[in-house]
Amino acid sequence: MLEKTFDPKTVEPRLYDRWEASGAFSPDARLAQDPNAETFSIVIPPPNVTGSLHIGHALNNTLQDVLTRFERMRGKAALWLPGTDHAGIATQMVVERQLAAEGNIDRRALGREAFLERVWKWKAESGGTITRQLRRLGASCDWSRERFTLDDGLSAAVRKVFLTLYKEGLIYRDKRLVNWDPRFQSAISDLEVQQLEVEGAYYHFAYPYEDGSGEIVVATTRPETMLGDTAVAVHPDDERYQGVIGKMLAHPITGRKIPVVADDYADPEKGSGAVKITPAHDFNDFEVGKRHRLEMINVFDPEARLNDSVPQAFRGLDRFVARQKIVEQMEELGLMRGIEKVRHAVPHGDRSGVVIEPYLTDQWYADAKTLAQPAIKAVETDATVFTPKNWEKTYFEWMRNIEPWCISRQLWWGHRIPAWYDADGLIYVEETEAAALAAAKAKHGRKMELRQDEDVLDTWFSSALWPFSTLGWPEETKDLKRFYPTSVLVTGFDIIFFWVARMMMMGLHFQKEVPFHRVFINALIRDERGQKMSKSKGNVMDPLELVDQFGADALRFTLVAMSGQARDIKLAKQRIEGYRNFGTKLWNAARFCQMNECVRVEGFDPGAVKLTVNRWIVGETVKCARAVTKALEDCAFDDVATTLYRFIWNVFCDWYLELAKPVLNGDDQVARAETRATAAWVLDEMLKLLHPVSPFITEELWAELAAFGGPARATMLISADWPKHPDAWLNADAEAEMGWLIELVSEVRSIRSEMNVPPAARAPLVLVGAGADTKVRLARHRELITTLARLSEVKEAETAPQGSAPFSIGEATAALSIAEFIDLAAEKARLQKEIAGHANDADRTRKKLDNPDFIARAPDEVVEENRERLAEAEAAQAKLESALIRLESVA
RNA sequence: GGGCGGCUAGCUCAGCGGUAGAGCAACUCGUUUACACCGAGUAGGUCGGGGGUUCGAUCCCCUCGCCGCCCACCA
Repeated sequence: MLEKTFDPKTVEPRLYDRWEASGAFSPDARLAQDPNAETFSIVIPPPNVTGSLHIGHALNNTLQDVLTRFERMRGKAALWLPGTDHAGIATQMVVERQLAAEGNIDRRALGREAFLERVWKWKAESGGTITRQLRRLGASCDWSRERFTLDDGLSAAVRKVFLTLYKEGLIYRDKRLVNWDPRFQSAISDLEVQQLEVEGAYYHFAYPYEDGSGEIVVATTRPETMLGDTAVAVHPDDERYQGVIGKMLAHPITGRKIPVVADDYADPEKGSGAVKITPAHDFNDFEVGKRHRLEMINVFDPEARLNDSVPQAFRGLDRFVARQKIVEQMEELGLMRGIEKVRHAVPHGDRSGVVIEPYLTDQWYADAKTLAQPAIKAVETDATVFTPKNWEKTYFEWMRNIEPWCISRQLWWGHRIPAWYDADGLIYVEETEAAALAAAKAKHGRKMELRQDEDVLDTWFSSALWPFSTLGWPEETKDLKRFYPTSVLVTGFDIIFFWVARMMMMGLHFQKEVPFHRVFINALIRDERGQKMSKSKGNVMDPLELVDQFGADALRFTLVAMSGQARDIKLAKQRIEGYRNFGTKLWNAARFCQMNECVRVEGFDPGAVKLTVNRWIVGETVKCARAVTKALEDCAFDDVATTLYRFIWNVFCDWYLELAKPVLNGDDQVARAETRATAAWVLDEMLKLLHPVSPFITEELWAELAAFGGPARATMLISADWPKHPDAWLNADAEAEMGWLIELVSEVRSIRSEMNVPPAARAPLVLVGAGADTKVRLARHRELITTLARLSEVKEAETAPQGSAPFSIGEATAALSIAEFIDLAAEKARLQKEIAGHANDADRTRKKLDNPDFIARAPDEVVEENRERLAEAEAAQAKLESALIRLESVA
């Protein structure tokens, strides 16, 4: 016998170990059975090795698991390929922090090799955290295929891609402005830059003409960069400055002669209309500088301190110290023309948090513009579809305006760029050092010493290859052939640009096929007040704590139920508790079945049941299964959850089991056997349908129910096939009949409650004006109605008895005979309210039908529907009105 | 400055052309042998405002108002 509640704590680890050990997470068994089995594949968005599972991971991975388990049950060779990302900067930071804590060791002091050894050691010790946590969620990943972005195979793929794109001219080296992070002393991509609003000021500086003929005023928020000014620009049509274009200015601090140039970039509306040009430290100025062949003076060192290109007094100063000093000096020189406080957006590194400098360096770039074209087309033609669809707009917006992708990073942890330089500075891009040496030898006719590029690739470079590199590319593996393109990618909108777009580009370029047919964008989880969860706010919900508290199934069900179209989810513990209760409800329904010996019957045919209740529940099960299947196919996760919730709780538990009780306790052996078998069958179907969402409780019940009298069963992973039912099992008659019964019972309950009839009191129900069908239904279900509505009897009569409370049901009137409980005033009020409701309905419908336009233009079935509605409302109104008159005559 | 969302019962959200739904909360009953992590019932909404299209609009169009997110090099 089952306990009263499900105990996830003991059950979950036991079941997971059993699943994993069985090998059923891998598609290999299915493929061995049928090499041509249809495939389904998902590659996990690889979490950072440094990471631990947060609630967003829980959501993202739950959805993937739901889909994988569903497709596996449908008989597909389903692969969910797991793995982790080396997460360049993030991981390097973690280890650097460790070193600092250990005694202020700088990685540079340690040296590259020793440092990397430390990182690998750290990875070996702590890198498995998140995959262990995924197991606790129930994730049915194929761990035998687990990959890491820095493992040998993936590293080889990275080198191959780099070399190929280089040869194609799609990767190149260039000297231009990059977003420079002075803390990491590395370039970062546009996407890693965050604009933050900060307090700043416009400083208005006067630059005197060299010939002493006056001055020109310019404004800047960054005085320190003025040391690198090499021009002042004005708009060519700006009348104020017509005479001065081409004149030379004397730089106020360096004394350098700089020209006034005419350029469209200068906006006459802004400030004085003149703008200082610092080509080496501003993206716009860089362009202006190129147009006018201006000198590009880099004034910073890699840590953003002023370098030797500036006057002695400023050398070595931190940029912000220098800013203050420049301002002071300009004031002393009498060239300060004003300071205006302003809040403005300033670029910050998303990881380091420090202000980013546009900085002139040599970096490697990928020609994203070219790579993006097929990726745009693929989404335009629906080769890849986003769900929800509107994310495609975001994708297009970015892809159509894409900039060259800076792919080199001045870090140590990552894929080292496979480029070597000889003493002459010639570049050899090859997959291996040996190949580079050979190439150099061929070039020079003798052996050359080579130096490998110090930089590593942006972490997202290897992530971009993930859908095919993990499947064995560049080898032509069976996995690659079978599982690429993958079926669906489930990810968050925050990495559409970072990751999804780049996988599209790389996948299409190297595989000539999209990396995934569908991209499901899951929501962002916020706290119950809608705040973003963050450690500093102290509002983070730890998914593992929630699993401890409510069980993995409850958390999973909640996350699935809340995954609608909205872009964020407000998560409250109360919700999880509610869905934990749902699990308990199911558990107890199973317990009830067990107690009543509802055991699966081999060869049971749900299409052949005789009892109306059984025919009805079979039909409802079919409808539920179809709705769930459709919802899963459409990634309509909230529908999956609500459909199951309603069916299991509100249909199966609330009605079917209650209706089954009299039969299960009755003397009719045939009816009893049929009902037991039906209940067991429905329960099995429910377990299967719920399994993708709540795998633990369903698996446990699967085993428990089998153990009770039936044959032992293998795990659901192996033995449960997804429900598929013929149309013949649907039953409209039974549905209508049970609908009538439910309405009847509900009405009686409602009246009892409103009239305060004590629960123990049993009253007769009288049916007046029943048609033939109703008589049949009544005869068939008299016992059920009597029990469920707590009646003494149900009978027919010509008129409703004195002191009864009537209500309308179909063509008939039913009256609950409760004279001793009736409060005349209350009953009168009840009737009046009912009558008003029907009258209101009738009025509105009549008005509609009186409108000739409606009759002429509305579809026939809508008109017909309204005619019926009017007739019913009028009839119900009339019946209750006469009842009210009788009531008043009594009073 | 561009772009994208949201505004529906006290709260969280479904519905997205044919007269408003769920869960939670509230209230009233209830120890009927699966379940009090339960059962039965009740109450609660001019679907953000204003226009328009339509026989008919919460649903489509325009507009305004809040709230949120993303992108953007403006001195």
